[in-house]
Amino acid sequence: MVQEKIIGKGTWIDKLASELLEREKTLGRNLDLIRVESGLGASGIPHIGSLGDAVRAYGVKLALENLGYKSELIAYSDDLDGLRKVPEGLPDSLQEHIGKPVSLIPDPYGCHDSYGMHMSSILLDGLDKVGIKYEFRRAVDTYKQGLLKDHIHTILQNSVKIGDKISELVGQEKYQKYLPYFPVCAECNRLYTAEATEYISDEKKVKYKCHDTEIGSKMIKGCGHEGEADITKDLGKLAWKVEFAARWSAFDIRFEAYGKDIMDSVKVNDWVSDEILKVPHPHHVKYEMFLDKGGKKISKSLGNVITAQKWLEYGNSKSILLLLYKRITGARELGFDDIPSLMNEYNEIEDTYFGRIKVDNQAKLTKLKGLYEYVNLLNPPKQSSIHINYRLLIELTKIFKEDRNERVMKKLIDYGVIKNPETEVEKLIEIAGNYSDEFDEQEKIAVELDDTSKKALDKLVKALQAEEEPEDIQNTIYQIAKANDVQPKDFFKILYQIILGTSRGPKIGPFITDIGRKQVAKTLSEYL
RNA sequence: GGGUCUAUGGCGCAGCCAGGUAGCGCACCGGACUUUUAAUCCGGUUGUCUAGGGUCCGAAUCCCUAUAGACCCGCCA
Repeated sequence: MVQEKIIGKGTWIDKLASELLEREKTLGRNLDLIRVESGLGASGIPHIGSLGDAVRAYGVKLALENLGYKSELIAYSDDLDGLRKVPEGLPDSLQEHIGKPVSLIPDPYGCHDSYGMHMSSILLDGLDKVGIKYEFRRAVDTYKQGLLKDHIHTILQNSVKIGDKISELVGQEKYQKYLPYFPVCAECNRLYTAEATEYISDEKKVKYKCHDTEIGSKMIKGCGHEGEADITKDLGKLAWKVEFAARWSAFDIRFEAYGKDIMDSVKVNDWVSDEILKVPHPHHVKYEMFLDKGGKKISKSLGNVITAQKWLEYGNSKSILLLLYKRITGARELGFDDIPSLMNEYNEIEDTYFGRIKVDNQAKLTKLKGLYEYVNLLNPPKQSSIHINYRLLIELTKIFKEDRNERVMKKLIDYGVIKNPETEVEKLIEIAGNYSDEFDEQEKIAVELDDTSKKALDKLVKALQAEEEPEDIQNTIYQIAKANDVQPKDFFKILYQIILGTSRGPKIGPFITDIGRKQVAKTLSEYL
């Protein structure tokens, strides 16, 4: 095998950082501070995909630092975007604000300065919770401070060339007719309805007319106002097709990942950056969108949104970081039911990191260890955490709903999984409990019972219902099976199927005592 | 119309992005232990790694073509 030099920690993140550095060196740009960017949507409830964009960008920042460069992550909220439709579950009163920049819409929950800030805060909170550090920027401030005015000017001067190029690159003809700039209408405060047709270069003003426009399948009424907007003073924004380029240039961004849904926009922006603004575009990596289990795009209206906050109720932050750092390629169908295996997988890579699991392929070992370090944001713990199979925890929390913490802890000690009650484990019990309460609803499954089994089951129900506690339930079950010509093995299986919905389970005697024998008798009797 | 991704034992998937013996979970089957029970241990099948070509000493992995499915774009941000 050709020995490849391992870059950084050996993961795709390191490879990406190294490609970025190679490119920057070729371009000969200053590398004193390498900025990476992540755009945060501010129009809807931010889901795990939005979080992933920032988390991965942060990973690149870490990789760059690890390779000896200074770097920072800019988290940029697109809060000058207009509200296109009211997301599912939000007050209908927002309807009147459709078309307005989200930073100019009041926060329906009243806790932030605007609707847009409310949404961004949810994402920022998610980032804080998983330990991602960032510099926060807002579109509304960026425009108000005039940070993009020179770029806007250059872009508008070249609007014909850009319009043609957009049409050529992505087949969108709109900008051959209109300027790629949306003023906020001075009369009605709306974006998009005000279509700009002419740029007066000397005065740095665009002429616009506010008229009806279609967003999605909805018509938005324009107010008919005709006016001129000063791009240096009045509020307005560049169209997405050219806006990134202006922003990259203004903030000196060297890297930004993007989802495949905005691939076309990135393509155009790269060209605008290189050819119009004459600033080399940032290095990119494209990622697939997270899809739900049916392969559908995650969208608010379908109600399949996975937010960081929701995820953290059922899994820890390591499980999110593992999900996002383990790989970037490939379409992913994602659901909360991926949490248990990610929780377990973290334990596995931790064991690998601490040498308790042997991996013979050196490159793979390096990569796994590297992944572990990234999941710990390149600050891995000195010692391993306590490992408990997450599915076991879910099973146990499913069984114990009252005094859950104590009783599950006791079981874990009985099973020899842990020696003493630990606070670290309490947290796990709590989130596993949330998971089982929410998702692992016990379904009544069809269990095939022949007559002999039924007879045996009936005997067992009677035994369990008896006033005095049978001395040894385990033995009782065994005896009943034998006395009724049922294979004990099969009988146990039936019991597990009824009680747990699986064909196996914990030792059943003590288990029945744990749940409550009368309760079990009741459940079993439903199958007679 | 343009683009991206996916295709691996019965099922679900990992491995692919830095090529080096095809793996995991579940299911199933057989065996060890006559009360074994989140059981444990041992063994197991026929995986043409979707098809065809290419590069290479070597390809599930890289390149090209094809087929099927999914998604994105062609409103807008």
